[in-house]
Amino acid sequence: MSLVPATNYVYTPLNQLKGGTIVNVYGIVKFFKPPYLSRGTDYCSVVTIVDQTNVKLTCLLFSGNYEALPIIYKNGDIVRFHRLKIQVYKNETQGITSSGFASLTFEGILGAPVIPRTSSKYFNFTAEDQKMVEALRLWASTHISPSWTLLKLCDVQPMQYFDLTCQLLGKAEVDGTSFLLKVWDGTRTPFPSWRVLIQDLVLEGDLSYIHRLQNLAIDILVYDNHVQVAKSLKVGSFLRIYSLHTKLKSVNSGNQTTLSLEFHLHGGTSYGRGIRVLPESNSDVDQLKRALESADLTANPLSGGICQSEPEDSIPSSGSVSLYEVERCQQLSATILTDHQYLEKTPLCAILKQKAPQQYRIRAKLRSYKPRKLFQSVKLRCPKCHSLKEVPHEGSLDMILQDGAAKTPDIKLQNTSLYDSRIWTTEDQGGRKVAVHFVRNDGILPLSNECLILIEGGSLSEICKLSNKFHSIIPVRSGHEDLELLDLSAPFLIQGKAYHYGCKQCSSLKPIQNLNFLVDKASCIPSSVAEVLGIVPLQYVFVMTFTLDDGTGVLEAYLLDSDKFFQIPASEILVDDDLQKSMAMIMDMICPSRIKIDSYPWLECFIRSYNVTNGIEQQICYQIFDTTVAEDLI
DNA sequence: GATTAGGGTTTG
Repeated sequence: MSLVPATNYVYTPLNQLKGGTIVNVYGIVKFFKPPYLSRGTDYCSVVTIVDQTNVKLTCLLFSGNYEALPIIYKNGDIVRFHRLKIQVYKNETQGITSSGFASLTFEGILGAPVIPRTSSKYFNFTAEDQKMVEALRLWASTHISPSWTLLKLCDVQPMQYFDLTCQLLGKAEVDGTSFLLKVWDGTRTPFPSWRVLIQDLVLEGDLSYIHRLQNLAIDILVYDNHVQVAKSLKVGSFLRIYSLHTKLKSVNSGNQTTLSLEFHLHGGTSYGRGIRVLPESNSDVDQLKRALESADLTANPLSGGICQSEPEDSIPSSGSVSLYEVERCQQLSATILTDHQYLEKTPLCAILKQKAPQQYRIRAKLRSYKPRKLFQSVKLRCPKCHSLKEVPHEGSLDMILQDGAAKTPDIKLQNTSLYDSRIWTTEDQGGRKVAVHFVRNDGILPLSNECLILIEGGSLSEICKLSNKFHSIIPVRSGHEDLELLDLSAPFLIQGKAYHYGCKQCSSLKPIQNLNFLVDKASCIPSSVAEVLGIVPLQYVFVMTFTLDDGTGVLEAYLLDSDKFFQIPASEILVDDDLQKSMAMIMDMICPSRIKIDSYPWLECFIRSYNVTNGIEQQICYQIFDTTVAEDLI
């Protein structure tokens, strides 16, 4: 292979690069922009590589000759660069072509033959090179996850960016900034492709063949800088189109909604957008040819992407389900169902047309959610009357406790068979009196960490201090004949950092002496205290609104959850920094604000619809049930 | 001989 005198090339590991030097490097392609015409005089290709040192290097490669740039087909390919200049830009080391730059590219697949791709007539290739490639392949196989951007048309989903290997069937000018490519890969999209309107006779290609392929052919619009490239493509050639964008469009006509899938190659080169012609020798082209040959042209085309309107007696409409069935969901979901796995998925567009109440399994992305401040999502809910109440914050809680305990403790109510009492008089607060009643258990005072105390006249900060020491605290005041509970605006029980509240509407308070009925007055549990005191305890819940989007429609669903969805107890999150961090991390995972929605994870959810009326208008609302965040996210 | 671009999605 080598026709030049053997030169002993030295390859610098990527963690040992120094600015101002010219080096030879090997690396695995992590990212690349296929060569495109720059605004200057040259073609440009940006390539990021990584090697066994796990250090990345982004390289800016220029050449007046398209073929001279590395022939990279996919991430994971292995490249060898000779005479790469290392420089520092914005504090980052980068590589750039220098005079005499040359490259070889290899497949990155373990076990594949090591065949260099290059346009150079003469190049050096030795047994050492073979070893370098094999070592990089081995390292990549355990250190780099395979990229999943190469998809077949049958596997694409609405709202997605992917790379497509296909054959060009036809092309046509649309207008100055966009150009139409008709392509196929032998498989059928889950929704029929849109049809871009073009003037008659402008299409280059075999129109009758394209018609015969029906929905096996898709329409792609390419924009701006890609128009020139598209114009130059030859019908029949094999292409890889990088970062192709799908969008689902629904078109209403009468009472039927037709869904079709749009394909766009947007302008610019961000994220490696572009087109590359694949040679016949490419192994993916081999596979593609086989798929095209065996494509079933006689198969019944899908009946059309149709959501039937208002099927009142069935969930969901059979038309839409069969379509969605075709969509092969290969991506793992960030949430999973805890039940109802037998249900078929329903697209949101179908749900939005149906009457309530019904229940559905859906697959959607979390476009946005409210409230944005997660602590605001924590509420108190009555399990009996279902009313929701804000959690009193520190300031108002202090006021509630002070108001409730404005009365001086009544000496007649101290030291009973139930409790021993002690009184403290504050020195600098006008002689405010605080009474603490230590509740006996079987006539004996328990150890403080097991002891239930009743407190009269304590401030929030005093109660906080006592709650560190004593097991349970019940704020009380002196009544006519007995100690009594404060108004239920105040917590009826405090245990450590946990504040337990009761429902004002549903509770009917019973005398404090009923604490005698507690089986175990030491280490008492909230539900028992509530029961003997006639309190319906409020439950801490997360209340959030999720805006869900599956590409067919957008739907707002409520999440009302105590601990199942996030697997974080709502009752503890306000007093636990770590839990708050966990929840913020989960929300950031399922709705990452930094990136576009297409890259968000899918959520599998179970939702129920129900009717809400304000007396005049009826509205359908949706609530999420029986859904939980997948364990690998927690 | 310098420039190009310097990864991080359109809004059609």
